[in-house]
Amino acid sequence: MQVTKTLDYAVRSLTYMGNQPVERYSMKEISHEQHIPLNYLAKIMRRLVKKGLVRSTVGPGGGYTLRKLPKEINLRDIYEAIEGEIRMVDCMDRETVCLLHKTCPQLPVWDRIQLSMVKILEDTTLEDMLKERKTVIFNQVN
Amino acid sequence: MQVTKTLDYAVRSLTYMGNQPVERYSMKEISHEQHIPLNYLAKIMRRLVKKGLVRSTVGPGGGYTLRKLPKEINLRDIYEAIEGEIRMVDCMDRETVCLLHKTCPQLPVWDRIQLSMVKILEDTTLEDMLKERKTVIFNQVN
DNA sequence: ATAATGTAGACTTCGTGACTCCACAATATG
DNA sequence: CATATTGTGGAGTCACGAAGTCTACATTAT
Repeated sequence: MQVTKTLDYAVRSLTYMGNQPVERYSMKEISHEQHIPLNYLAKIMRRLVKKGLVRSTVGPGGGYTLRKLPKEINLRDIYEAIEGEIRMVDCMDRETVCLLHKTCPQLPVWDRIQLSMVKILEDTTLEDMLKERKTVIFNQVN
Repeated sequence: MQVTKTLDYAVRSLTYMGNQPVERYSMKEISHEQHIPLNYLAKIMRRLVKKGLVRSTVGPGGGYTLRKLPKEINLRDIYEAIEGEIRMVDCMDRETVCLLHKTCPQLPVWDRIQLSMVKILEDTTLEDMLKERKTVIFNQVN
């Protein structure tokens, strides 16, 4: 029930790329600016490329660009590119139990939570995040 | 971002106990009826006892009972008894990055999701789950 | 005294998140 | 064309935590 570092890295990279209208961002630059291990970032970017969120160019002067406008990329896209389909419970894994207890009192709740989560993710675009960007004060460091 | 088996076990055990107004449910019974490994259930129950959700009695005829009415126990209580404080992002682990980027465009989103999740969990009591209990059809098994 | 229960906690296993490494492919530029 | 610069693909490593096991022990009803 936690946001993984990988997802965080992906979001950070994409918001970084959406920040200014530059043609290309090299892995090196993103890695350095966002403090993401270069080799790990490579893996993440590959997934974003494969899922069609960014375009890549190899060779000198190469790098990555967003394939769509920041307002056309929402967090759900990013989430699913990195983590796969959003699913809070995996009833398939518990088939035996689920079949025995045809009435599962929990499912509706997890479903409701999942739906509300998906909605928020879908409603939040890169652009929103860039605009919303406000100073966060860390007074609850502990 | 998934419900753990442990949490599922806890919820199932508690709904089972809230089902009928019986004085005591032995671990053996719960384990058997809900198909939860006995030894593992033991660990889970200890946490629920420690957190004050159930009361235990040792010796023959012993077992567990809910400490409160089903309508007084909500899912947030259960969640936190098992998983600890609800927190989608651990900014403390990423202190360095957070300090460098005082403006974190993602935080507000995760926060919104977390808040809505907490609200739903809080609003859902054991009683709700027992009432809501409806037959679930598994047509999306895959 | 004994059997039936829960308690405490060490130990094991396995999967996965978070990396690292290296060989390789594409391509801009001199 | 040679070379340097960039991304690609995939194997390998490490640590941690979820899930589960085991064993010794404490409590208490009969």
